[in-house]
Amino acid sequence: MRTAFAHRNLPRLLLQAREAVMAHARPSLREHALSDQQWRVLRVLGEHGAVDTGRVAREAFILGPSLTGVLARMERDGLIGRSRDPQDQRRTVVEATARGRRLVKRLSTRIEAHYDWMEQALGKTKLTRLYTLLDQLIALEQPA
Amino acid sequence: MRTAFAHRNLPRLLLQAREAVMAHARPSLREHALSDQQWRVLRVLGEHGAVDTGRVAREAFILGPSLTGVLARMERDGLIGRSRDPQDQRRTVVEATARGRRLVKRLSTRIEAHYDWMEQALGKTKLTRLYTLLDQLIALEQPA
DNA sequence: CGCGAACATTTAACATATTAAATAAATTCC
DNA sequence: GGAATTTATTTAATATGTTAAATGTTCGCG
Repeated sequence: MRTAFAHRNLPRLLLQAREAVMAHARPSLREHALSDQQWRVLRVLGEHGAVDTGRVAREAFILGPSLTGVLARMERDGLIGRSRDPQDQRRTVVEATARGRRLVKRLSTRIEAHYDWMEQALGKTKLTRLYTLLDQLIALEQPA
Repeated sequence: MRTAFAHRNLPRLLLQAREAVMAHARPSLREHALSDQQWRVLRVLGEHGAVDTGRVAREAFILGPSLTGVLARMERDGLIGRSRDPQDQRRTVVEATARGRRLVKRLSTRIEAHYDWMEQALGKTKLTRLYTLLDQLIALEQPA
């Protein structure tokens, strides 16, 4: 049959680009036994300190049900602690342990170095332009 | 602690952009009970006809072990057929059934319309520029 | 010819994604 | 003040992602 597609496969292209970028960071993460998702969570905690899981889910781009398991394993591995928000008992508040904070600090240095390298290799202008285009693409769909 | 990150979170941005684009296509896929991955497989089969699973994996960007399950469910649902390559008994050859081909045809029309809409909304120039930047980003890491 | 390296795919074990439904606490409204 | 509604998170069921190991085939080379 051989149906022809006139356009590039944009979702695939975005997926591939993401993999290409992560390919650099992953060895550092795995060195410390962190999954992609665990790193995303730690990064959020590094930026904001103690955060309720709803916000973690939004900022780390992980759906609630997935996050439940991710946090359980991170608590098991001594990376985070969980507690109830006294103001609103529905909310669970997450915080990085000392070990978790050490990891964020150590890894963020490497990650930042990777960005510096990308700015060199691709050019700061192009990278900025890419951010802008992606923002616009996202804005197209979500008027929020 | 509040560690500061100097740069945008590129992997997250790419993930978010992908979700934004897929948000448009997904309702059409779900209408026909297709998962994202099943659609990617069908699209490959629509472009190339009968293909061995290795090529499907590369082009649909699905790892081998995941693909095994995806194909099993697609066969169960009458979307594809599988057979051994007589030339090389290690290979499994996949082909869309009549029903599968009908779905590709029907859905590809809608998907193409979505691209046309994006070209309108974002501008054909910007979209092309985005493709180019993503290609360059991908090329950075994979000299292959 | 036969054996071991290289290849294509699958199995196994665990982590994450996705959707719907359940649970539990806070809020609204009468 | 209490029932109904909303909100935050978890549970359940199934699909996919990820890594290592197993299986079955082909190929290269002595």
